[in-house]
Amino acid sequence: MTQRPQNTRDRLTQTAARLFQRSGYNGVGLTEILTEARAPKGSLYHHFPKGKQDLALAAASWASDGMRDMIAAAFNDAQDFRSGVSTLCHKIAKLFDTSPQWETCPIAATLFESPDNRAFRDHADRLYESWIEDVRGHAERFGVAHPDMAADTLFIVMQGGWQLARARRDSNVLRRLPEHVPWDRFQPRD
Amino acid sequence: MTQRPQNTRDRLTQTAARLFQRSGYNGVGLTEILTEARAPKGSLYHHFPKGKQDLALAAASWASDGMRDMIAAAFNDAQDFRSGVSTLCHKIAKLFDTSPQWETCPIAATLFESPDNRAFRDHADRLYESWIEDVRGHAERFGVAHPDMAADTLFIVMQGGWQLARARRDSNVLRRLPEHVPWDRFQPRD
DNA sequence: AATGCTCTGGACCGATTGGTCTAATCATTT
DNA sequence: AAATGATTAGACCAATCGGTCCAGAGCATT
Repeated sequence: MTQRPQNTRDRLTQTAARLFQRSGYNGVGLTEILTEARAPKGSLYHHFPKGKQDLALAAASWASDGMRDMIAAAFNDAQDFRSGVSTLCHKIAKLFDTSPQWETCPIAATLFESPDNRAFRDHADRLYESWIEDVRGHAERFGVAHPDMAADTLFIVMQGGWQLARARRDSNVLRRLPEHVPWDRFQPRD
Repeated sequence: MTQRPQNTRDRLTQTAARLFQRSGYNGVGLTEILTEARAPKGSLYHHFPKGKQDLALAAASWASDGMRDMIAAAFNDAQDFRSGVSTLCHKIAKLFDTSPQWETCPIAATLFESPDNRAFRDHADRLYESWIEDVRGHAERFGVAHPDMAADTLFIVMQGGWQLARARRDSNVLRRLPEHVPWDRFQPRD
């Protein structure tokens, strides 16, 4: 995690990402973002001509990159797919403990609120699929039986697990997530 | 689903539930709710003295009751736990196809946005746990191996599955949800 | 030094936000 | 019919919303 980026654009993006994740797209005003990022309104509309919407897209992309880094870190060091999943779950649990335990999935919080906004929806879809694609790649590399399904399963239990952890205020829900996965279906073959 | 309830209070509650689910708590203004519910502002603050917050709690409870009805309907007619889960997944998929496919889990959309609001969080927790409790009851009734865990698993895959279905705009994700469940862990015993 | 660009600073805007308040109306009981 | 409490109706409010606009600061290249 970077701290205090000099660049105004990055400072805006990252501040927005954090605040959107906390309170949702509609729950954060530009004033709050600008205050926390120590930037005037002119800078925002210079770097993001379409204002809040552009900012949200950039913020979501940045948050998504962070998640993809975590995925890569978890699976690159892993011996097999299953231990990669376990590592990822523990990383996410740690993240959950560190951050205020109110936060939604950053993508969902930022892009899943405006019903009419097709651009948001498409962008969210693309970001999520990039996560799944990454995981599928690792699944294939480790030779699991149904890599597509394995990647979907991981996404599903991650999203649902985060939600349950949030409701229960208990990061152990995330650590125990591998227990909810049907591993026999993914037994390495070939 | 009820249509056009006479009672002003119910009309407000149900309209609010629908709109909150569509755009989130912060994404809907009182004006919009009042217009759609054909009620003046005075009525709102008569029935819900604390205004929008009271309304949100009531709306979430109402939506939660709807979900509990679906759970009951799915498991009461079922032969075993697994077929109950399957029925529930198909019901949810149908719901997904019927409604505009932007919607979040009604509880999350309504109550998971304000970071400082403890009442919202506690209420969401209670509603979610009531779903899980219901499912656990059915799991026990059918004699599955680890009813607690089975109920948690179902909640997790439902939440995560809904999210993935929404990103992909594909209700089949929900129909195929049982494939992501480790059934061998829940084999009936005793 | 002068020019031309990017970027910052912030005043200002109309629209909308959630909320308050009071008068009128309704329904019910006496 | 009179009285009473519940409910409706909507004008009104300060605060905040996202967005526009332009003057000037900073910093290169001439």
